[in-house]
Amino acid sequence: MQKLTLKKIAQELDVSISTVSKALRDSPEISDDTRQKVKAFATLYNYRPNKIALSLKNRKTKTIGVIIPEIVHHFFTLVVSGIEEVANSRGYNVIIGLSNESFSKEVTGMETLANGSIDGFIMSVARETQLKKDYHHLNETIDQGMPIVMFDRAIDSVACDKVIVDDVEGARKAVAKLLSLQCKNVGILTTEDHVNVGKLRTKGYRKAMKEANLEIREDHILKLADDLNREENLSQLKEVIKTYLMENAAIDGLFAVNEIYALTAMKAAMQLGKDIPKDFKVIGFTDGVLSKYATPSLTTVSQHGKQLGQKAAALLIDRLEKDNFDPPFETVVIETELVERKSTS
Amino acid sequence: MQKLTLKKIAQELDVSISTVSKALRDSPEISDDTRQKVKAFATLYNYRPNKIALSLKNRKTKTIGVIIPEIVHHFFTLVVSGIEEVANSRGYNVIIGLSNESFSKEVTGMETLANGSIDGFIMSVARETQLKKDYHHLNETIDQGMPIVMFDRAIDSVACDKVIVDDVEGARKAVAKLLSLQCKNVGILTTEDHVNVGKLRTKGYRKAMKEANLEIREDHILKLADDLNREENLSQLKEVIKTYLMENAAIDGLFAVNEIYALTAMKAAMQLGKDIPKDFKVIGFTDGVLSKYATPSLTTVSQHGKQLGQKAAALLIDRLEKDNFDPPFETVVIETELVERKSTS
DNA sequence: TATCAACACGAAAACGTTTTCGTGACATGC
DNA sequence: GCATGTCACGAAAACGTTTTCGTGTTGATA
Repeated sequence: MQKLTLKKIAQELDVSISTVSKALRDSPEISDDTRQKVKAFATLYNYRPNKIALSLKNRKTKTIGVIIPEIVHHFFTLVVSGIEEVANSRGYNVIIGLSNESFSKEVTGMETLANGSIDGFIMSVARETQLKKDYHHLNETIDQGMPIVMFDRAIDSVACDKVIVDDVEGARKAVAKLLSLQCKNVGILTTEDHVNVGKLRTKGYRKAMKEANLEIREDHILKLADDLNREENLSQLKEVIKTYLMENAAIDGLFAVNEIYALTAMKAAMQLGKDIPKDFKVIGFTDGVLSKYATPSLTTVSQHGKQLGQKAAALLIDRLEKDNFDPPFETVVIETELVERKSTS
Repeated sequence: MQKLTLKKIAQELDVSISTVSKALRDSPEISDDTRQKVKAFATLYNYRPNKIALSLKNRKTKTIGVIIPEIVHHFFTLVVSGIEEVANSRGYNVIIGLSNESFSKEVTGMETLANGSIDGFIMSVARETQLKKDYHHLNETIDQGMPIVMFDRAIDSVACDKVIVDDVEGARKAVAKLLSLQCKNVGILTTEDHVNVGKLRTKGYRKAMKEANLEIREDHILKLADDLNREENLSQLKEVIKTYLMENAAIDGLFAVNEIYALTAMKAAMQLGKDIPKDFKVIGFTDGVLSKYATPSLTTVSQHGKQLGQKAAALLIDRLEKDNFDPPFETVVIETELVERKSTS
């Protein structure tokens, strides 16, 4: 049983293709008689218009392309689920491309989608792209009239809508919380400076300290090397953190820029005999699944990934459905939220 | 700068559309002169054929649809990453539909994709679909000539390729492991019977016990209600498990059919003063991210989600690229692997 | 010089829609 | 009886490709 088309219906009913099309779309040009005849036939055999043909005709696909660095990652899946939700409710499909943090995969991935398959992009750039600072592929697709919405890892110099997390403020709130809980010495576990979010969250740490009129001790700021993030180096990561905690024994509050750092720090601290949260409090960033199930459960700064995705999709679709793509670009900031758990109370 | 088409190139170079098309595809009909002229122009202005037009012409889209129950789920993201990897390497794109475990979303989601947008499906059915046992939408799409590959939650009565995890054997191996570690009383935390994987893994438990000539004590089998899985009921889940552990104090080995049950059981056991792994050993199922970072880290049965996705994509694309969709259907079983961590040693 | 390949290209159909513009039949108005 | 209008429908173009089938020009051959 092959797909039913307008042409086949027309042949079957001995009318023209145009008549069938119009009848199905309730055109007043068609008599009630024929209209009903056509509609009955169509429903009986379950006619569905071919989407590809429609896309070609209308020059829009009702599909949005999502490019993310990886999918095995809780934050990105939350964003995707938010995107999918509003996209679906507004009649759009979602097509996914993974860059695997690689610049060239990002470029080719976008190229294969930009040739008619989709109407616009929602994306978070690969780490390698951030390092190279090469954004020609973004600017080119925008020049071709295809709108982009960037999220999380947004690039200032690219002219498009953006949805970002307020990393600085989220970090500031976390550190302020630790201070309000009477922590006397608050440290931070962060990344090397070239990782944008690490830099921003460190900025938030400094801000909170400054607001509390506390001296910022550079030896309380531990910048962890990239390669320690890899799974096989987990035990090494723990040792580095443990050393840090021993050398800075006064630290009684710790802010970590991601879940892994926070959990590893908790393990290290417990091995050093510290009692969490009594004499050592920890807050992480990213409301991942680990925080909830850690022992003790971890207080974190939630980024509201799902709302972020919803907002990004809404921005893109709004722009797609304007007859004019030009209105000024927006940058929406998603508020973070401190989710308190056992590691601080 | 709008998209370049064959027609525009033709106008610009004052030749016909066919000539341009042939030149670009290195047809011998075209003289070297014109061919080079056309190609130079095309590369200069970065011509890319419109994919939608090609799809319409060729009646294939080089896109595969993936329908999964949810995306904020480690196992499914692993599968998707595997699918994406081989799909991409073979020139296919991936479009994602989420059913959110809902039957009707699954049906409409498949319908919107089946009308020309994709060449075939890879899917895992929604829980509600399993309950209703209504598979008409699957059979209909297969009847229309669109191939489906089912994974993980596969349905016997649907005639298509399948890639499944050997739940029974995985569970059997896990329980056998506990027994070999000298556990005298091994219990199981499982789901209600209507959850297929729960049923299968329980079967594996029974099998292992039988093979060891041990009596199966029904009170050692705890079937946890569905609604305890929800996040807000986490503490309730822990209490239920704690009660079970108190009533069955002899249990020194526990197999849990998922990560959450396993982690929660570990927490409960520790609160009851048990030492893991010395006097209480735990093994979970699903190689999620939680297991690695739990304290103590959790031994689990890995399902190799990524390989599963790769295999599913390979099966689908192989079938799509045969000129004949009919060859007999395959059911591939992905071997599980016991990943040993601290909760058993 | 008439015939015939070979060559290099163009016209047109096809994929499945939607939409504009005709057009023939019939009824109405004077 | 003639102009005009309405009704109900069909032809054709368009979206951007690929491909089949002409066809006009050239050069060689008999």
